[in-house]
Amino acid sequence: MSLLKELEKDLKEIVKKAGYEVENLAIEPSNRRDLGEYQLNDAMQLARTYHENPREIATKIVKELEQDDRFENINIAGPGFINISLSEKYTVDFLNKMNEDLYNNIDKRDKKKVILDYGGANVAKALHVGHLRSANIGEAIKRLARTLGYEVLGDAHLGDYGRPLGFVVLEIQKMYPELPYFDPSYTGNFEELTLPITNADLEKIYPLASQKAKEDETYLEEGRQVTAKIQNHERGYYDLWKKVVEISKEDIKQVYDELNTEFDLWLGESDGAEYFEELKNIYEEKGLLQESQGALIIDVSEEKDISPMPPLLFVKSNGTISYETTDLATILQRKKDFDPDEIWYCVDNRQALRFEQIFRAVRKVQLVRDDVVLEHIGFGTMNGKDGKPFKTRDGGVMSLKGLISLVTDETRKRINPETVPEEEREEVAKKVAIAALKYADFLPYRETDYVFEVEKFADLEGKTGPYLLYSTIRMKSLLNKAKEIPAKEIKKIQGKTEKDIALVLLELPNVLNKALEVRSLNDIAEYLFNLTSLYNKFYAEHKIITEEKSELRESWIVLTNLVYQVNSLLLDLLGIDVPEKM
RNA sequence: GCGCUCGUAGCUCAGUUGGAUAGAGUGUUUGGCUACGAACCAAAAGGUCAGGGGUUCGAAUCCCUUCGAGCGCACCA
Repeated sequence: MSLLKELEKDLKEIVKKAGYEVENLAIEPSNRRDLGEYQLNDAMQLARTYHENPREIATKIVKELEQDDRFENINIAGPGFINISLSEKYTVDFLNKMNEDLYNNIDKRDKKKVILDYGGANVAKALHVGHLRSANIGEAIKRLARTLGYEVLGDAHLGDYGRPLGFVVLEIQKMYPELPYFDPSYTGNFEELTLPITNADLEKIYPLASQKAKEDETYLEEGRQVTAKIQNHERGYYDLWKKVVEISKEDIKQVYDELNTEFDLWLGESDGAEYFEELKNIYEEKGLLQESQGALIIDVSEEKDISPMPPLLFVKSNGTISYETTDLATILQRKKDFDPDEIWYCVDNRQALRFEQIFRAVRKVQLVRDDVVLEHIGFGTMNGKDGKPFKTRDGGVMSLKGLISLVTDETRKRINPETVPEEEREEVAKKVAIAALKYADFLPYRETDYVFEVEKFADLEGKTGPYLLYSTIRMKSLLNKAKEIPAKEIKKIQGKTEKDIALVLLELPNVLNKALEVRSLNDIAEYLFNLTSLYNKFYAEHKIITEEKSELRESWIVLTNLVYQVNSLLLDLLGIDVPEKM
């Protein structure tokens, strides 16, 4: 258990001794630091339930608090705010314990198996800036949940199914009709063939084919047929489709690698779709499939609905299955293969209604046990300056690769030639660029639509990823130089800045808990900046290594180590790599 | 039309389970490298929390209302 939680538990007992029961007692940093380090606001709330004067309640609590030597400078202000500060001895003790075992100061949760569906990559289609959020948030939530004790499987859930892929295969057929995939008499092994097509080609074929389909009825019909052939596993077409997926996946993997996004499962919509027949039977048996305008639908409306709930489209009027249906089938597949306790979807907020429909459909037939949590972790859209989803100047979408290289152009200019050998500069520039991108993306609250500006991501000073990297690297550099100096523990906390750092460190477990609860990383991003900038202030105030009083010198080195450890932990949690030098 | 989300400093965003004097970065102005790494630190200026009403000891936060913005509302995944 974290020291903070222990403290909160003890405070609850203290309040109880004073004669009152509180459900959740949270010790919060005061916004009136002139009055105390922490504030307890419970007296005002207790006043309501106990029908007593809040100041009198506060007085009774304070009397008990004064018996505890961990607290000092206890006072009551205004209608009943209780202000307390932590004694130096307690602060020093807790910092040393934290330094000994950082992990022990994090509150673990009961183990749970979670499947996290994020990324949103589509086969044969370049990742664009809109894919950044799902990858960043999903990956960080995965790491955070694991740190707090969950077992999490990240699934890329590739968009590898449906008509677009049919068109791509059709277009390949038009371009290379001589390929053995289209030769019914070919008896060889398709897997051994190499395609004359690269991922870059695929990214051109995709828009070309969908454009043709829009304009040309015959082409559209041909595409439908090819799609059906793929879905029916027809020899040749199915094999070519597999090849296309393979080529594309390699490229997608490479981009995700750069973003430090690592999936445990690289399954796709097509893997779920294999369970379609079984799924259909389940719904059919319960008589939930209705025919409507040539399609099969499931009514998912409920009486409590205040607005019309459209039905879930199960099979489209042309006989193909919809996106919602593959998702249902995927849930069935996940239950069979992994039997998770929860399934989380890290997908754009605009799909909220779809997920509501899907989740309702699941409950109707208990596709998973009722206690299995299904959650849509929606996030805001990246808009352009006009407030509409971001487009480049020529109206297209900006590719993720393009964005990464754009920011790398900026970071490359700033790499310190004296500390980074030439052969490592490119790699370092990229790491710094990724840090800039990821951190800028984490800062706004998850559900906020935010304005996408290249300048924002290319910003390298102030509250940015590079600031955090720079500062963390500087700490490490200092620790390296201080290696010869014996520094085991903190002996003294004397200045205000040091005390401030200590208080922020104490808050760590609460920040992690809250971040997981609301499934947003902005608190962690904010926390990292607070801690780091406080440390930088401290760094500017003192010459640590050359400090003459050994007691202070040692304390400061250990404090540096502690901040360095926390920064490393949190940056890793956000999926941000720290280079050795920059 | 119905529903969801939102409107906070010039700009980009925090703060929204009700707490004290609403914060950060950036931009502007100014000061600090013979220094453990200046991608840093310090300081100043900058606000009708969209407008109005209500609830209460207390409202950026909750309720009502007006105005404004974005998104969604079965055959694109």
